[in-house]
Amino acid sequence: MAAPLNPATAFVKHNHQTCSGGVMEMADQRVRDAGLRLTPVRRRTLEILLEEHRAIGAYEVLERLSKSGFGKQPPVAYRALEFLVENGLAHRIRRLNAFAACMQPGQTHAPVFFICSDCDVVAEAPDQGVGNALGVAGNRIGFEIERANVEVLGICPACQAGAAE
Amino acid sequence: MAAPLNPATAFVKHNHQTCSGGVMEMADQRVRDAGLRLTPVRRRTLEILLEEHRAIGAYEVLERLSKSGFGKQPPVAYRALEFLVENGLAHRIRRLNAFAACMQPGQTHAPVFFICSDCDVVAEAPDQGVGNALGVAGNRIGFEIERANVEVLGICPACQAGAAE
DNA sequence: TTATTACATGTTATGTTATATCATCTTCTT
DNA sequence: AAGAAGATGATATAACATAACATGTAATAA
Repeated sequence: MAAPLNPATAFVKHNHQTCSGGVMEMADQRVRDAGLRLTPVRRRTLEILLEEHRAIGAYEVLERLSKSGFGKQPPVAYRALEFLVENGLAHRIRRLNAFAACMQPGQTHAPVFFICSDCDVVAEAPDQGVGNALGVAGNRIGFEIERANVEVLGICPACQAGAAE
Repeated sequence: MAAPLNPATAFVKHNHQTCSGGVMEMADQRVRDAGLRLTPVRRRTLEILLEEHRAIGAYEVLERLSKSGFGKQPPVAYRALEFLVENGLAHRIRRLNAFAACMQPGQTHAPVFFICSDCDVVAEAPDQGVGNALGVAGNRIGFEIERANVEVLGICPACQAGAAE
């Protein structure tokens, strides 16, 4: 069974082997259920994103992909990333022009991204409250929401502690 | 006195002359109060953003600036835009790689941007609820929020009405 | 099986967005 | 009037992203 996932695991010390392994399992299952194909490039791309709790730029992904024997041209990375994003296995972090693995694949969620400006770690916190508030705000002005992107910049717990030393 | 500003004015029929004029007045005052310099390029840049309730790309701004007799090189536009953003007179809409005038300069606010995917109009709605929800979510994980960026994609009231015809 | 179709991968080429750096000029301060 | 800080302009280049086409692979139907 997949490892249990707390909100904002990224900011908490954890066994990352287990963490990323669990996400990969969930991704596999999601892909199977949806009849999609997690081809070698796509799988490797997801692995790369899962290596750290950071958002990774397309060209950095590309570099690592080509080292793994895949193509060297930008579309190789962009296509794999697009596939992952469209199918809920990764997110695009616009502020950083970069991509991060989805840590709750398969769950419907309105993710909020917390980005530490100190250590660059990105945590995804599913949050009902924010989604609800957005719905209310949208209703008030008659706006029909398709999707929302919430990116929060600040200092993560670890860096707050570190800075205080 | 400046025109009164409703949330999401952008989606409502209004006298845009009065609307943009009012914002410019507020901007002038804000700049005066803060001891900043709204130089000709900067002022013209803000005017350009105020012409429509859309987000405008840096290179489109640049083109119009050069037609107005200012420099033709990217940094001309990027610097003016950066100034406006840093001083709360404009916002960067990351999903669109573009910039929009701030419609409530001077007010402290946690803006939510509603972007119509049909007509591209961008409305800025100050919203307490979303800000509060974000604060709560941040607290829960011990994240110290510096600033948040909330961009909502969907269909504006006018386009909903239009599509129904 | 093989023909057909859909999808995936790879390449070339190019488009779009953004910034570093240096020279010149203006404005403010002393 | 001199010096410091800030603004503008140009050159050059970096970083991010996509269009278009050729080739290959997998699934499906004849």
